[in-house]
Amino acid sequence: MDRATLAAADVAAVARGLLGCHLTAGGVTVRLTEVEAYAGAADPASHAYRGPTARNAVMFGPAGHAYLYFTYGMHWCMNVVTGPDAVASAVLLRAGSVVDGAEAARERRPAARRDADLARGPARLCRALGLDRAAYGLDLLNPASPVRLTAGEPPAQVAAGPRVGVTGAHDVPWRFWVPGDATVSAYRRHTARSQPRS
DNA sequence: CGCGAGATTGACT
DNA sequence: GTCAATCTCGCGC
Repeated sequence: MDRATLAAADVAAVARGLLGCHLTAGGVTVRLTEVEAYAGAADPASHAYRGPTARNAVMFGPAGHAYLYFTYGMHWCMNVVTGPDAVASAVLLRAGSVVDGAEAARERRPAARRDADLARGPARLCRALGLDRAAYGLDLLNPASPVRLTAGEPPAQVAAGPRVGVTGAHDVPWRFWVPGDATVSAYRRHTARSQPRS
């Protein structure tokens, strides 16, 4: 995985390319099987939509760094910053299959019944790899980094569909996954705790 | 087995 | 004060 690939302007294409890549952290390696693209300031669903803030600052920096955010009072989710410098696009890592370090992942995720559930979902993936605020802003392409993104086996097929859990912009099919993979989360319409829109 | 609601902290309006 | 790119458990069928 090289920085020029991640820095391409077409976020959707970059997201597709991330499928099959390997993410290593905390003694665990996963093969990415599900991702979502977020087109920065131009995307109403993106955290960068309303401009730079203390939380999303990394997204406005160079590609290849990690953007982690804390949500729902208990979950961390991880993005890979993409696009040209100053363009705040990013790709949310939604799921992966554990290819190494399954025992360490299982210790962090005792609730997972099957191995396929260890990193099935964005918050679960971070939990399985032990990712939290400490990983914010790390350069995923630096060999010395504790969190590494490396090339992997590209999937034979890639499926696309609407993004999950976002409050708006359901029209753009920017969720990509490896069809048939057991670690891909089932599509669930946004089930807001409070009154959903219409 | 599928759906529905609670949990719980931080960032933004 | 309100809301959030979610997960898990419990209840109902």
